[in-house]
Amino acid sequence: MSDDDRIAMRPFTASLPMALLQARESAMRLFRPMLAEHDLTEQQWRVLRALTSEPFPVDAGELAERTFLLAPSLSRILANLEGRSLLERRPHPDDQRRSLISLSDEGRELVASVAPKSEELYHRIEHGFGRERLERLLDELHELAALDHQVDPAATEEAS
Amino acid sequence: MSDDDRIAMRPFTASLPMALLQARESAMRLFRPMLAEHDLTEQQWRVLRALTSEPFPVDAGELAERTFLLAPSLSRILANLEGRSLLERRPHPDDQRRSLISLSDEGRELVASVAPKSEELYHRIEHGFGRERLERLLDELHELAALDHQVDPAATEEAS
DNA sequence: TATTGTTATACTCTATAACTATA
DNA sequence: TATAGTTATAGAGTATAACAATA
Repeated sequence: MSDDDRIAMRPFTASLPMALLQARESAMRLFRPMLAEHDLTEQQWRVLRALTSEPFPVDAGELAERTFLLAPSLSRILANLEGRSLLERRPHPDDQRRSLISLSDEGRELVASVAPKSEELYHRIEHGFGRERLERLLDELHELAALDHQVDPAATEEAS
Repeated sequence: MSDDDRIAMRPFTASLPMALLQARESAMRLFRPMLAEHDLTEQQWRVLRALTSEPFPVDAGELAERTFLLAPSLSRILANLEGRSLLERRPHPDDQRRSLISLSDEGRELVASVAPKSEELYHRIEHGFGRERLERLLDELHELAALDHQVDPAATEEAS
């Protein structure tokens, strides 16, 4: 292969999406066994977890945004979790198309039972990486994610 | 709900896995249309991308590690990409169970044709976030991922 | 016997579109 | 007419186990 065949592109290891995936993968490897013990997928856990955050109860649209799940995926997950009595839905007072979703007592108990172990794993990461350093990293990640809105995705369609 | 019902857990927004997912999601939203134009899934692109990195050619096991794909997933992806003539397999000289995988000319052309747009999107992120700041973030992510090996996953099994 | 890679199987998520009920 | 949410459908990845070929 001649030098001209080399592709003008940053190394695979310097790719931001890969670095994010890799970091997430290594973090999730820690958390996954914990979720498996309770027969929860990552996405199901994300939904339960999101329901512990203010404000609640929330409608499905809000929940989809918080969890980065598409509406159809979320619909099925909600049906599953409701079938396991982990969450409740009640009609929205102002709009009969929506319902307001919240954890059931059982769901809250489940999350509460997982919380200590989750925190323990978290402390382990903090211990290895540094607490303040981790906080700074989280801040940077949030700012990076927020950037998204400034960059116009439509502009990428024809940019070639 | 009484105060006692509150769950002792960091806020959803302060969760490291969520922050990583969110950041990745916002980055991928930029890159996805580009991949869709070439009928590539994220995972297929990851494989092609990994094959541009030294050293190559590689066997399937090495490729699975680089791309964070499980062997069965990778098998199907390799079959797909080989069917589209984007990569080639030749027998491993020392071990007939393995094969050595590399991009075909066509595959290299495809990656090369995508590269400029990919770099452009990358520059857009650098512009919005800061080049050196992004480099620091990448370093931190790599160190976080490397931590994984220090933390004993087996210890999580019984930690309750 | 152990290892590499593929195939089998069941489940879940993704993604788009069609549909229902309500606004 | 537009919106919120569900259902339909096709495609793909995840995960575990079983398997074939080779070491």
